[in-house]
Amino acid sequence: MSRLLENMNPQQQEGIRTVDGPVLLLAGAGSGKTRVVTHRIAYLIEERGVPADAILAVTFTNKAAKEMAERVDKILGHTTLAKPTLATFHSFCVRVLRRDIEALRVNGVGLTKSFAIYDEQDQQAVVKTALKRLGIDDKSLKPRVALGRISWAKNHMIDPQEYFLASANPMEEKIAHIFEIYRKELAKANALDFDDLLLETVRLLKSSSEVRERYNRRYRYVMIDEYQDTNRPQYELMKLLAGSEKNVCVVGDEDQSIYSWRGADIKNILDFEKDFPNGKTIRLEQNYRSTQVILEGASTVVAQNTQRKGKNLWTSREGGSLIGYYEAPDGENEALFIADRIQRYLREAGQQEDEPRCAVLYRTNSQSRLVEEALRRYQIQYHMVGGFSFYDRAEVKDLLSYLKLVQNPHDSIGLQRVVNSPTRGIGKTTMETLERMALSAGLSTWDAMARAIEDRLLPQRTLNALEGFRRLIEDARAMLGAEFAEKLTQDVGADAGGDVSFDASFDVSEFAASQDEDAPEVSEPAEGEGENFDTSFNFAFDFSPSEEISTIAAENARDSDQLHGIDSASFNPFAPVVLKESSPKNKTAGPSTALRSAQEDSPFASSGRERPAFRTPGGRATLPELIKFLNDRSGYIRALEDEGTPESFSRIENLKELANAAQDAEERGETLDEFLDHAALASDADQYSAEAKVTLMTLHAAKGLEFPLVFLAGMEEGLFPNARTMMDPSGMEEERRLCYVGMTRAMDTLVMTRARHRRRYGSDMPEASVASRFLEEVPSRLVEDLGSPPARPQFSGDYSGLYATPYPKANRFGRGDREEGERHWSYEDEDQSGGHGAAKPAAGQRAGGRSPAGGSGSLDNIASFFAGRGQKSAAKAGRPRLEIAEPTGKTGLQQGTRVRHPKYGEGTVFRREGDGDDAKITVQFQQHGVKKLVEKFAQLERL
DNA sequence: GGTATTAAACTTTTT
DNA sequence: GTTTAATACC
Repeated sequence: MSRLLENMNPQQQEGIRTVDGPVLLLAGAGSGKTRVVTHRIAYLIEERGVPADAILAVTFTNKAAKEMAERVDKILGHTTLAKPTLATFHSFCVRVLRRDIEALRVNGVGLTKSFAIYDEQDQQAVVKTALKRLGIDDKSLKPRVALGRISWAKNHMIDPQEYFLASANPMEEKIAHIFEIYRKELAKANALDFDDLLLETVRLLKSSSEVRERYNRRYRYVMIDEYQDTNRPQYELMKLLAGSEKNVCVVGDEDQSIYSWRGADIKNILDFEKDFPNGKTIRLEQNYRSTQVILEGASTVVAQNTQRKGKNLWTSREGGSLIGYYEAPDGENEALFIADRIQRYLREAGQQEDEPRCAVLYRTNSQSRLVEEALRRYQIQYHMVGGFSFYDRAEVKDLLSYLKLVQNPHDSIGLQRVVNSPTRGIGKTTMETLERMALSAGLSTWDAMARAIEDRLLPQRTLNALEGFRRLIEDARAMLGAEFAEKLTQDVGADAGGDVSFDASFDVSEFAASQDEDAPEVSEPAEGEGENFDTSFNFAFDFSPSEEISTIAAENARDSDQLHGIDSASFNPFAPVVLKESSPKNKTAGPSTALRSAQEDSPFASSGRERPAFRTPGGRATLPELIKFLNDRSGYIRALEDEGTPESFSRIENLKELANAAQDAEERGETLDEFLDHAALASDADQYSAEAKVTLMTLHAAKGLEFPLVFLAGMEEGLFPNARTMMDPSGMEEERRLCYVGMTRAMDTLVMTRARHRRRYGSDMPEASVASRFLEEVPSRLVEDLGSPPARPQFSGDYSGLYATPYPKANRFGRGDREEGERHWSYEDEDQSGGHGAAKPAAGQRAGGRSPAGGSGSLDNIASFFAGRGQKSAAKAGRPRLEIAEPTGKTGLQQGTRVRHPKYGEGTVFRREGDGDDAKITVQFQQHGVKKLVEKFAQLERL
């Protein structure tokens, strides 16, 4: 038996061995799916003698692709030079398009290789201009909504015409118009959005048999991961790539389909057998990840769904600790409970010298804040994936926009973004004029700008500003021309010549100094601030803007070749990898370039493009040089320095970081295109690092991962399941699948939590919540109560009014008693058997017991925790509650009392209004000035 | 044309 | 609680 089949169960073996013809691998959660896929790839290469680069595996995240590549590499023992192509749908498509998109050009019209990729912000900006042009109010039709519809249409492969014909009301007709304008604007800007990347690739492969056959010849074995999440374009792409041999293997689990909002069609997987009648279906039903308790709990939940093939997952990991459930009085408490649990877990794991890993999963990113604060309070290191990515920061996007303009100046959105940042006297009025020109003449903004300058259509002052900006971009473009360095050397001095050790990480202070003393690096104009006009750097080509829109593209094509030094006509993307090194201009390429060819995983990047790792004399500028040039010449850094605030300093730091990233990219031999593509497609989920002990992320981001300990926070109706999905049954089912995904991430321990009251938008008024229906769907015998402490500090035991009454009115849930409230931060004292009113001192040390469910109460169902649901009596809970006295209302925080706030530090009570729960106090803080706080929530500590 | 202060809207999930 | 948009003012 092949070593690749060792330690595999029969189904897994079959999955690995069945390589010819269509295969559907139905892989339940934790069934070793990745293991099968990676071994299958290795099997193809090792046992079947398939050339590695004839294999294509497509995943949804870069992270998954990377991990898969590493694992395949490991299995094969690094023996092969050629690698299979492992990519995401989007990155694969980008590479195809960067190579072949011009095959779609007709009569010189169409996109060019230097197309820009528009992210959601860019998309929104386009939609906004469309709305404005149609005279539609932003409020009557939200850009978001319109964009959502457009994206929906694209994902269902409906074009504006079809959308218009199918529209049933004026609103949809409007959207069809917006859609049409949107599309034209993107075409004019030589740009594609994320959806287009897929659509255009499909269109390309459909329309050009030459291109399609080339890829079919190349990729004889195709694998698609997470098949349940494919949408229509991805599905078509799969079929096109499958070619006539149809050696396609799709892997998925209908119970983990959680992307229908992005157009994913669960039917793709449900109908696989119809699509490929001679296909083979293999089921992996043994779960190797979770304990029986967890698996059973998750399975029971997802079994409520109707849209599924149904499966019978089982595990040999019998028993296991029960699923924990904790009901917190509020979001803060919930977060602190989790932090406390994590601390305990890390401590215990440390004693056993285990490798602790745990995750806190939530439905929405906004939930992360509370958990973060709690973890910081506990001084627990954590890693958060999602939220704002590095590439989303304003300053980073600005600089990237500059780079994108260098790549493709017709990118009107990018131009709009940076044309006046830093301010250089090109304001709203000017831009509106240019936009009008562009619209009437069918030009891109860039071309309109050129014409305005040429024909002197604006006041001289404005023209000077525009000219300065245009020259900035043109000069940067010129830097990528082959003759640049000589000119630079002449103009600037020897410094910029063959300097191998270019320092990408400019130091701020150093830079500031160099501005004043050393004269010109490739930097700031020597002249004054007012006119950003710099004659000493005028080494641009004479770049005459085109008159006709149809020529924009042609010009782009020329530029593209200029920039990359490729002869597109004779270019062969599948040329052998080694050839690349023989490019005569590439003599001085550093070792990293050679290394790279061996590591290259795709046929695209490794093809005959020259890519010097370091600057060659007479060659073009490097990526870091370009960035430095833009940083300096644009005055961006200077403007930030002048600001002199801590924020601006951190922005400069971020720009340094970007320069470092560019340096790394340069050393990897990436081109500008590749660098920008990477930035555009870098996703949040990719940030996940397996080394992190504590990871925070959304449920969506957690797909495909596993952790010994998992927390599912915010199990509340409206939050999870999310209110927006609860309308239609299929949305509800998707939420349930999401819950299933979350639960099955857990290997050993799963804890679900909920807050009885939660603040939305940080308003003063927390809203009462209703327990998530998913909680009730978990069999109660699998659940262990981890306590549900009363609202701070104590709770009367009567749940009945809890769900019917808004929090602030329900005074009996708490008195704003500070001294009592201190216990709030510690949970170790919570009594396991209910935790209600356990008024013990904070120093308790009761470890989280493993008491069976029976011990913690005669719960028929987890639902009995929420006996107050509906208008039912609390007595149903059958749990004794302590009677708590009414709040006294006074805390002793009178005027003049010294207090400490967790965030604002020390201060003095200035004023006090109201009593009890309503009490508001005004505090003068030493550092943060005067704040008005609701005493009850302010977490004030008396000094 | 640029900047500061204030008001409003806002939260699903992501390549 | 956070970010974006609008307005007033220079």
